[in-house]
Amino acid sequence: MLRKRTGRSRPLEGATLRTYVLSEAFALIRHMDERCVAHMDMDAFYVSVELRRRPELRGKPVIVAGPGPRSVVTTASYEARRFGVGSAMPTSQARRLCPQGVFLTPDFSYYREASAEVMEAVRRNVEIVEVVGLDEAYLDLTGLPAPKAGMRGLIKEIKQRTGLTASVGMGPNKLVAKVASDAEKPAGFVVLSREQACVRFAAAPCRLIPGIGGKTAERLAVLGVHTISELAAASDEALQTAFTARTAGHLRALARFEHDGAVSEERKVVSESRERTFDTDVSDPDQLSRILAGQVLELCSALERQGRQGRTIGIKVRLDDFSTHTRAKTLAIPVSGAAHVGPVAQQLLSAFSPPRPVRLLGVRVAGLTGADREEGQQQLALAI
DNA sequence: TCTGGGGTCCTTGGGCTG
DNA sequence: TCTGCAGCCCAAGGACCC
Repeated sequence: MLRKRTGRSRPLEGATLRTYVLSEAFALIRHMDERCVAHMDMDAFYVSVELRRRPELRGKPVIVAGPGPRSVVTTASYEARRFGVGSAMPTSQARRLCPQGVFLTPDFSYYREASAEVMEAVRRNVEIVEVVGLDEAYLDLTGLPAPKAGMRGLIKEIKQRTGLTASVGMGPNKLVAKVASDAEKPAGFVVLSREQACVRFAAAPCRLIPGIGGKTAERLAVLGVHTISELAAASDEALQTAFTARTAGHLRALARFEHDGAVSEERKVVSESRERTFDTDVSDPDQLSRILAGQVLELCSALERQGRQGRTIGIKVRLDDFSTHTRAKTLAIPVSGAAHVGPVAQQLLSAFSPPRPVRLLGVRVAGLTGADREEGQQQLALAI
């Protein structure tokens, strides 16, 4: 459907053939010249997957959230969103806002299976696909003859095969495609040039752009920059009072929807970690040490299964005042076994000696080398 | 009021080295 | 031998994303 065209079944002759060949060649050159990127974003993915096996919940406010007292909402159905429930919101707050909501505990292995079904359909149709997390992918459609029709067909096929809907954004780069896919959810289909994106989102807050979060938006607001058009028009002098020259240029380019990042099939994993937030804070050093030992075992067995090793061993400690502290040590040679990682992690923890009760403890191995990892590649940040 | 887990990338500052 | 400097690596924290 979205494969590059290779030939034609009905032969043409003479002048008709020449005209046809020329027009096709020019069209192809135009297509090859203009990048065409699609961003496909599954609608309320975890909830939608749950509704496949629990159709009786359709139309109800369904919230997928962790079970613990300190958990957060992973996904909320559009019905639940009307009550103000959203992703990353504490579950306790979601319960207050939507007491009649149906709360489900996340089942990630089931979501991974559903994601694999969707991505398999995508890969069958498109050569260059960059999967981001379980529910998103960028598709490079440059040079394809009818990308819009092809994408519509692909979304229809996914709906037929999996029962799941997706929103699509298309544009000349990943940034335009990403913002466009979010513009008309659910089941949106938005195609924009870079210039059209600038116009359409001119009055939108800077936070709409991926890469500009709350903190950056706050710093921009101090400069009097609130909207995307204001950021696009901001001077170097103004931006450089709050950001480095490099960041200032980067932010303005984002606001102008300029982005030349390639759709990349390969995402290198550079670190892996295990961390846990406790239901109640832990102060006992021996208990912390035992928990850390368990995390080390879990992490190291995963690394060894993947044939990966890392040089930098780190711990992460979040105290009861929500301050987060990291400590790390880089070794001369990469390691992966618990016999090597464990003592270093324990040493870092004992040297830090948490001054207050601990809310979260984690261990991390970074600077990974070794076999590329396929399994478990779940939530990777958007590399824009 | 309450704020997960698992990631990436950037910035800043210090130490080392030629 | 001392000093200044550039470049690199490392550590820590922060911002951001799904």
